[in-house]
Amino acid sequence: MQNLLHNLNPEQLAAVTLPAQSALILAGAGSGKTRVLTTRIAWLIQTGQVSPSGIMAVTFTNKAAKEMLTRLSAMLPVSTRGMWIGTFHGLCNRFLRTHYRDCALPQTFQILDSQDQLSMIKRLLKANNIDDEKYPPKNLMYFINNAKDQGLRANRVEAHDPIERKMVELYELYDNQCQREGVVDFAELLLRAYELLERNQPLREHYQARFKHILVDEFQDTNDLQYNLLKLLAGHGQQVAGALFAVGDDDQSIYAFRGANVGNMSAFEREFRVENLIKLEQNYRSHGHILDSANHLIANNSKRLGKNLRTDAGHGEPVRIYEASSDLEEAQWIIEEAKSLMAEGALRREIAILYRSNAQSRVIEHALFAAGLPYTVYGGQRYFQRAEVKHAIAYLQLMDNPHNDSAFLRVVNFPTRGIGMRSIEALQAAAEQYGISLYAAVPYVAGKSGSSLNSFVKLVEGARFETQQLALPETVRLVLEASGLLQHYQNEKEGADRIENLEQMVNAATQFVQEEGFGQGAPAYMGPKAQASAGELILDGDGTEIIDADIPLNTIMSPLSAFLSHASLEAGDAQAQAGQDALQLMTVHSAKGLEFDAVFITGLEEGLFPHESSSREMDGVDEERRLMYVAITRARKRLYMSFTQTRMLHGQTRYNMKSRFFDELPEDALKWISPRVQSHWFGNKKSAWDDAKFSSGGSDNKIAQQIAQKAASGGPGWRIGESVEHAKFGEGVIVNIEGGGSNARAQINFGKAGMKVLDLSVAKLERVAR
DNA sequence: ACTACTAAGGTTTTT
DNA sequence: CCTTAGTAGT
Repeated sequence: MQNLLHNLNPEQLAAVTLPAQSALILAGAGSGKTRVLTTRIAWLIQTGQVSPSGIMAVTFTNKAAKEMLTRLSAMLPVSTRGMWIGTFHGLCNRFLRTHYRDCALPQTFQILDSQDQLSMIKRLLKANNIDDEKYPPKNLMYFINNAKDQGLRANRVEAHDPIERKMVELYELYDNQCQREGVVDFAELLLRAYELLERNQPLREHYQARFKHILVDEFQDTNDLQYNLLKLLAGHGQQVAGALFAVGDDDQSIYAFRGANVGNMSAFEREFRVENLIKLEQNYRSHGHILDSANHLIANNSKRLGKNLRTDAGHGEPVRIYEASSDLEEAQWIIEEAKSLMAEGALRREIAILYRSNAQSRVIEHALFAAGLPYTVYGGQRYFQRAEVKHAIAYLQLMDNPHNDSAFLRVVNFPTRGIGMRSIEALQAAAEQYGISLYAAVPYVAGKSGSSLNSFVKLVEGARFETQQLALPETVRLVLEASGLLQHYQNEKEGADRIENLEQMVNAATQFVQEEGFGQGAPAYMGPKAQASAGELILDGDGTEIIDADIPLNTIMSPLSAFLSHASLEAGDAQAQAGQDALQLMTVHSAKGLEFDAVFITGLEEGLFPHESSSREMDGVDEERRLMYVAITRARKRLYMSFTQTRMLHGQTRYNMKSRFFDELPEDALKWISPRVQSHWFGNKKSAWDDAKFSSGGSDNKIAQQIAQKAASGGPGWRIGESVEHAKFGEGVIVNIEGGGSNARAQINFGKAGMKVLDLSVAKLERVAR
């Protein structure tokens, strides 16, 4: 145990060894929160305070869960089996699989990803003759998910207008349809679990008694439903209450837009009467200037729980700031700078290029490609989301649960087998009439299309029959062949990649079978009847049996069902990641939780970062600031920030002001490495990698020339793109100039004060040198 | 059934 | 500007 706790700093040690009570750990960026979390679990078990089965640890991503398991098994001699460690969704899935009867789900219920959910909603609208102009499918999806994330069923959602009333109606129809098909969306996994626990007292009490310690990672990202679920599991307000150990950082709350509620932190503190609040403020990641910048910036947010990071590392390098004339030039500068970093010995994978929105990556990618630098863009298509993989999955889904209409529609005519729109419409009509799934409706469709449909059904049935005795990887292989998918892509000219992805699925299945204990030597799945004897049985007063969900998944689920939920719940990063040494490109959001030696934060312009849509939302800019805080704290040794005067967005050149966040950084931690006083349109070709060597003079770029020409018609001296100061509106950028001479009017973007059109002969404008 | 065109929409994202 | 989805034409 000694070596378990050594090397912890006093705050970490205090957190790890807290008594079994509710605790809130405010863990700053780079303060070792995963370490605290895992060491606490190990400590609890090693000191005999709890057995592994009394532990539940919840994360948001599979990656975090995996990381925790890995570290834990390195620390502990005992098996991590029996512990509930996973994502909210993963754990709820496990729970619902075990108690599928009690929550009225088929044993083979399947999980819709967002794609499936959206297409299902589109289908629903069509089937009910709803105008999708009036009710955009995306809005409806957002509406439904939002309600579910708040724990609200259709009958409890308040409608304020006719539109909403209709949406509530559609929400209900949607849920019914899901129920008929035996599918659940992501939010539903949590809501079902919550409802089951709430409704079923013996079950609730069983789990409350079981989980002595519930540990939650990234608590600031929990939504209302997740918090309520935790409350229920921890037995909040009960005699037998588990200890809820929440770790989070309110300054890194960047997911409000998808329902996360930072308020849960203070709610938790209040409702659980938290006496143990520990702040981890010692940062082990970044050098001083970087950390100062982060602290200084985030101090501009109100409503903080309060925290200031410190480091023992020295000041280190200053934060370098660069002003580019265009997004292209910004990209060019990044490349030069990255090259010189690498010349100094920096590893490519230790250099990250961050941006606020994905659209920004293109210009950078182009430049990187032209320069011949290897790079990886994160957050692209996930493995299990690729069309060809989804097709194969759909066949497997139909074999496991033929009532999944989404799966049916996806592959009924893919590869094409002569089942066109007319056949489908006839089928949908029949399904509608009898209130059954498309698959079940096939026998009711007569005629020619009926026979093609019949052969499709035979194909699925045949595959199901033939794979009964096969192991999962062989099942997958057979389906790839029997479905005709492999054949189909072989005939396609660009099909090689797709075939490779399909082949990869067999590997994914093999790996899954091994990792999840479906391999040889594992207890065989013996069907629903056998499962009662597999786990411990508890009988309540009514004689209802409660099976503890501790029994391994492989005894309650067929390998196929398990693999299918795996495919829905895990994007398949393991399949996608090649992991060679390359520059790392990603959004700031996806950089959360990562760290790099050198970080570029790009596009720091008003309207982009902070994003313009943030100003419309309540506390929107605060969230953008937290996002900036996350970005800054990713860097260990080197931090660069850049902004540009012109940027192509949606096909139009935009003239943005530099981000307000620059005003919120400590001057003495910064180094402006581009000329600050300069007419940027004429002159100054910058040699970016050498801070001192800035010469004026040089060639204009094309954009500058165009703009200069366009601006020639403007008033004396004023140019598009120029920064100006107005007594009332403050600093702004001239976006456009109309008319000429004394009639000249300028459209000026004043950022915070908005867009104004001013008469140049009247308005008092000052030139701003920057 | 497949190709070719047109229209719309374009923060952030995991499960 | 550029991608994607949906539709019209062959």
